[in-house]
Amino acid sequence: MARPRGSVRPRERPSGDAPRSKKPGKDKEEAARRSSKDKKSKASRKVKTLKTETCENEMEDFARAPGHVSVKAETEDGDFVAEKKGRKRVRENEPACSTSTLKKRKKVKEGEEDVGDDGKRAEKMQKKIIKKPKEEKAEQPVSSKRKKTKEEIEAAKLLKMKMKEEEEKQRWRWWEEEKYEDGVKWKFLEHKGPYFPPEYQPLPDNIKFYYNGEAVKLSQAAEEAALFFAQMLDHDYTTKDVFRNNFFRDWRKEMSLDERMLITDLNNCDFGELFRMHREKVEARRNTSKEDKQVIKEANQKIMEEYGYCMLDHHRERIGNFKIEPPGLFRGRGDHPKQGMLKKRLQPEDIIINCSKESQIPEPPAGHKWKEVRHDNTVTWLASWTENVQGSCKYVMLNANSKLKGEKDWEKYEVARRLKVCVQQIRAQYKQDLKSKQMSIRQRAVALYFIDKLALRAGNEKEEGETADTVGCCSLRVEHIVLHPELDGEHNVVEFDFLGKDCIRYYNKVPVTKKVFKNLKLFMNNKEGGDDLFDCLNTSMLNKYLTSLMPGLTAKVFRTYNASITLQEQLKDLSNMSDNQPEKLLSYNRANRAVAVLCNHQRAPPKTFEQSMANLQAKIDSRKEQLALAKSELKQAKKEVKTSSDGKQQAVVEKKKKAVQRCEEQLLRMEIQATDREENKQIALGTSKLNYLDPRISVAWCKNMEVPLEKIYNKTQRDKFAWAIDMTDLDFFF
DNA sequence: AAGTGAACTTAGGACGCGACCT
DNA sequence: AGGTCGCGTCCTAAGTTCACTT
Repeated sequence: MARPRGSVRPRERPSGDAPRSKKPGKDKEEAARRSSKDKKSKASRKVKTLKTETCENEMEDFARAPGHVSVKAETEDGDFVAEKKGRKRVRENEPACSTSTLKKRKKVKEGEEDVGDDGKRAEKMQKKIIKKPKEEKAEQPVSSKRKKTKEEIEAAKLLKMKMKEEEEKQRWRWWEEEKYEDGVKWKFLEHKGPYFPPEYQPLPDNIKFYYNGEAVKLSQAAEEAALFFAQMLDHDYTTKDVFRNNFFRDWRKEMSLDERMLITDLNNCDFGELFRMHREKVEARRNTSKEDKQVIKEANQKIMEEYGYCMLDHHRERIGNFKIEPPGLFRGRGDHPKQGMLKKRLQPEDIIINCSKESQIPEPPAGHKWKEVRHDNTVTWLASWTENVQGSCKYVMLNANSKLKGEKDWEKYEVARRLKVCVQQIRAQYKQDLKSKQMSIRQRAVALYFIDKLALRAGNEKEEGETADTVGCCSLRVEHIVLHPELDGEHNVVEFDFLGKDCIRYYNKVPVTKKVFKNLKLFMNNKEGGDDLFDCLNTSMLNKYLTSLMPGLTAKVFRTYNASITLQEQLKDLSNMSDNQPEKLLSYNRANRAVAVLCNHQRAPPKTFEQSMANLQAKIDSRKEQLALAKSELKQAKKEVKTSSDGKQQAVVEKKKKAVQRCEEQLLRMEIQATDREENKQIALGTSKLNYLDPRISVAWCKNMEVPLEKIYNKTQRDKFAWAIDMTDLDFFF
């Protein structure tokens, strides 16, 4: 086990630190630094020889795998439970916040010793509730403002309903139609082509760029690039060497010969006036009057009307990204080797148009031509171009609420449901394969175990130096895991620490089976930190194998499957029909959160998080005082009823009772909100909701729980999932 | 069977706006 | 009336997968 441990991973985090937070940047950078350390050994890793070694003699016999393992059994020994571990993980890693806020928050959670125990909490909450409000709106205090516009509100409501109905009538119910033959995506496609950003406006004469203290009038191309840089001056990208060097190199390419001769050092450049002009423009935009804003809005609307839609098989469909990406400086994520490079302005000559032959072919802007017009109905894009920084293709495609996207989405979940019926067999198989004599099969088994249990991404190989150094399952390197035979009372713990997609850190400590642990030891034998953990495996081999087990099965299907099944199970466990609506929604969010944790969907904690938490706490405190007051008033009123036999007094008691009740409900709702927000600090729910959770699970849950769907899905999401909303009954089961 | 490119999904951050509060 | 805050939308980068080529 020769691992240059100390040299490769100089970690050991103070316990209060936030290992999973990505914002502090330090973690990210540290991890990036760490992983870029053995660049040399990484060079060797690119040349991957996929020989099939035998490992017969290297490994002692493993205990027999259980022949057939049910999901339930797995759950019992904690193997496939995402929720508990995941949540705990996040909590453990919560950054230290000031003790006072901590104390305050403790108060919110009064009476809940174990925050992780949802069942108990739900029970307690339930006890606290006096009565469930029937109609949320009805119990709102009637303010004078409300009274005034009551009729108007009614009218607006009615109008809304009508619009909704109208929209519903217009909706293309494509899911009720027959599918096209294989490969054909449309029969007719017509659109206006993409919308180009406005031309560059040269600087006014009073705004100057200075080199070595002297004003220099730049050529238009060089000036535009200079402005891109100046606009980012308040960002710390512009202080990074990689960014500056990339920018300067590309900028010089835009310069005239004379300019290139003169401007040889970025440090001698003074963008001050350009920067100030930019700041003023931003300021002016912020101060635009309401009327002007309205004008701009209407202009945008018009552009949207004209370019934002297409006709696809007789139906008007929204386009997702009809605007051509404006030029600027490339901002990759994380430690991107290409950050700062110039993203060029696209011309119609760069754009390929795709549409029906017999359609009205879009006109290129005056004086221009398209690169090409083609009529390929086996693809879904309307326009495409090659982007100059990475050299990859980009596309104009339809909005998520379109038939083309919806159908694909639906299909994705159907594939995941098919996995459900054979997942147990697949699991049993990869458990067997952990003992295979062939190294490649063993590695495949361990990789699959990770992908299934931890919802890791496949992990394609990436070209070094082209992108930030991030990995997925198959591209994990030895330096990304640490094996602990024993850790915190658990055996065979694997500690993961690597940067995944978008340079989001994945940090997790997971107990694994003995066989997996031993295999990992074997894989790491005689390797250095920068070497591939799975040197006999890649994603295409893995996916090839998976497809042979079930048509359509690839690594990412496991993510979809495990996400959706987790949601379904969590919803079943957490929610009760007897809960009131806020509680039900909290349960839903928690189920959603379990999935987000499983899939490692993180977000930067909102900048104003601490403040807004404190504000909410203050509101809760004042509400508590109000409640106490209301209670004592009620008591007083009750007393008076007894002494005086006045009928009026009874009414007063009733009134006070109602006040107390209302106070309690409001307090409860706020407390739930606080809990929800706190738990959500670093977790992004949107990604899983939009991409991994079969919407039919949520629709069925809403129907069963009698929760309005609007509480779960906003308008955009309801549009995207229209197919699911329409077809799902109460008894849907993923 | 490795390499490459096309096509499509998944991802987090920036930003603006409107709801809500003071 | 003015300020705050959270949500929704936009933006585009960064993945996965598959087909094709050599």
